[in-house]
Amino acid sequence: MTVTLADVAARARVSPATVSRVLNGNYPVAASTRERVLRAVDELDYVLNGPASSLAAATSDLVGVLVNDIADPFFGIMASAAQSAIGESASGRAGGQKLAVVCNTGGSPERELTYLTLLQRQRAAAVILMGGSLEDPEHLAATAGKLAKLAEAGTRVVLCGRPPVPGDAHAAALVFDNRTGARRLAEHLLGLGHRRIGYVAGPADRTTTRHRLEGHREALAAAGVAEGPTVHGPYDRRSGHEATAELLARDPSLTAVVAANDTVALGVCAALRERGLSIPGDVSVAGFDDLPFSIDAVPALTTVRLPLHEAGVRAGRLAMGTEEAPAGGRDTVPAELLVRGSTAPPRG
Amino acid sequence: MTVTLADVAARARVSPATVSRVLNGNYPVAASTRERVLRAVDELDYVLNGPASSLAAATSDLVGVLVNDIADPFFGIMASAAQSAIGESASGRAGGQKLAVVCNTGGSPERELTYLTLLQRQRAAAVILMGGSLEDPEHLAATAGKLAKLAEAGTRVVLCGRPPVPGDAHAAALVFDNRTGARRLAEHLLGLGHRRIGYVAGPADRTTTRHRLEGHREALAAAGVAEGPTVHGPYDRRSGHEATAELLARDPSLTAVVAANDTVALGVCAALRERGLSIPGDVSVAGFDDLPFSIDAVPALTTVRLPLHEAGVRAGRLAMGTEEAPAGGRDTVPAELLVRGSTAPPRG
DNA sequence: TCCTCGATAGAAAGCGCTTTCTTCCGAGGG
DNA sequence: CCCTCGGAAGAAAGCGCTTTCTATCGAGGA
Repeated sequence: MTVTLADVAARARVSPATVSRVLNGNYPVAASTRERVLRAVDELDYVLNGPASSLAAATSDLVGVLVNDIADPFFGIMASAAQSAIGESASGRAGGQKLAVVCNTGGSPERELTYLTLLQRQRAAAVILMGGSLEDPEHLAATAGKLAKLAEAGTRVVLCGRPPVPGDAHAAALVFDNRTGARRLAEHLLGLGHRRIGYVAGPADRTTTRHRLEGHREALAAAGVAEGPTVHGPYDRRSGHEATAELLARDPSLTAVVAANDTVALGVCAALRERGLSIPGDVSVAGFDDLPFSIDAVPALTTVRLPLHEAGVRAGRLAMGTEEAPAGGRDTVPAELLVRGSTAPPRG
Repeated sequence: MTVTLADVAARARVSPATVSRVLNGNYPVAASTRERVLRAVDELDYVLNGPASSLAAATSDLVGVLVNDIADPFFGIMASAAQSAIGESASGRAGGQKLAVVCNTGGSPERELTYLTLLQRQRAAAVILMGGSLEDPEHLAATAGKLAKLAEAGTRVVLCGRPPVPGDAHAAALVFDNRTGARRLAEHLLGLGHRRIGYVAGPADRTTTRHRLEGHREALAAAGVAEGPTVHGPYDRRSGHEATAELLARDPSLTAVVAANDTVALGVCAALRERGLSIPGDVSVAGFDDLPFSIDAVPALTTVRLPLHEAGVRAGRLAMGTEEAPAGGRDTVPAELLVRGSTAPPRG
């Protein structure tokens, strides 16, 4: 029924071992023999049996990329970059064709763990975790344990946009400098003269949320300005929309709103506009991440750019072992303030 | 070193066969025995060897989801929906935990084929192809062949947003009614009084592009209105931005521009605005897909809504066999016109 | 001319699981 | 009281590949 290595071997009049060696290309095979084998493969339309191969070789060509929300371009961009970096470096066994796959955790710790187990089960060659994680100690410990076990089994572990697991030297980590980015953004607003700044934060208990909030507060504290109202919510426009009402209710004299990210900022803008407030005339708005649409917002969004594509590519390379792991196992990815039309001095 | 089924068996004082049966749960095992086995599994922290399991059982728990561009929310939303639908239906063997993975083809036929081969290699349980495909006959034939082979090997094949492969009864297909959607949109514009309508189409040779264009032309033809300038380009904002210049150069008297999708429409709006043209005062703009941000554009984008989430869920269910395949193997997903602020009658 | 060595190719032993075929055991039926 | 029968567990044969260990052959070197 299905064509096996043995069938190919028979047709090429060689042993199965030889066929395997031709296919994996890490053993000297005479050119004429190789030729014959490849022809047989072609004629029989043979496709390697992955499970069998993985079982025998004790490794697979699967690379898992875990993201919090695949429908969010923030992750889409990084995942896409990683996937192409992985697809390109076609080295290693079996033609080096790795199967880079992205798994959507939806931000749920359980699903994250489930996916990690599933990947462990598949003996994945590498795993990339993208985006911030929950800060629940229990979950952190569980994840750390899983990752350690994966690393131990030979799976390369890469963190991208997530702080390194304390006490885990196995994983290479690309850490986004959310704190500095948020600080710069707040400093920009303060520099413009804003003193009453609302903040629509991301979900509580997330590293990304906390770091951005901390950077924001640092700047305020340094300037001796009191912290404005803060509301937490998911990373979507609706959250920004709803939070704005809450923020305004708590402090009607706000002159600026900082959003957890650009998507949220869009919701903030919509809500502001519905109330007849102009941007940045009445209220300045700022986002984070510099997602593609943020430059097309009206007015264009002041935001903090994270080099998502570049980070994704690096994560992919690290996963493939194509790029040297950074010294100390971690490297910081800088955030850059982008001032655009949505922020201006407060109405005098 | 690594814990195997045999280790668990030894610890539970049963045979490997029994452990396997407990884990797969499709054979009578006495409650007390099951208990003992599960405890051993837990104590040893045993994780099933996926490749070995797949090899022996001749099936795997991998479900591949192929998308054209993972960074595009259009695909992200569908993929996310499919993935959660797949994650939820935890029936079948091995706890039924399927590993739903999304693969990014980048719209490249080669990569699409590569991924299909890789999934075939893994003996994937199902494959979902999302989004339009290239209309190149050669590629179409190659894909059809691959899909036939996959289906033959027991892999379920689902098409979502892509026309069914002619003469292929294996695949269930969810077809977006792009043609009708585009026609309605054009009719709307015509109804407002527009007679000079530019069109920024998607990449040539793509089914989605062609169907939308055809619907558009149908409406124009029915109304006896001459077709305006058309420019092709990728599905990104830059394309819309650049195409607008071209469109305006070809016909400076345009009163409306229809874009391939919402993202492109955003680029169109930006370009128009840069030229000092107001929307919809000087030029009306319409998008397609109703991506989340389109309602936050200023003005809000008139567009055609496709139920991406629902379609994704259905695709996931079809892949799991949880949902009955539609009669005739294909089902049409309706498109709904959404009139918002970006379209208005042309200036008098 | 004999022996050694490098380059290839083959034989065969698993890899860790699933599953068919058996075996075993206690409960009823005759 | 013996036999049959059904439920539960074990034995063992692979699943299709990789890889170590061997075998073979022709070319040089002594």
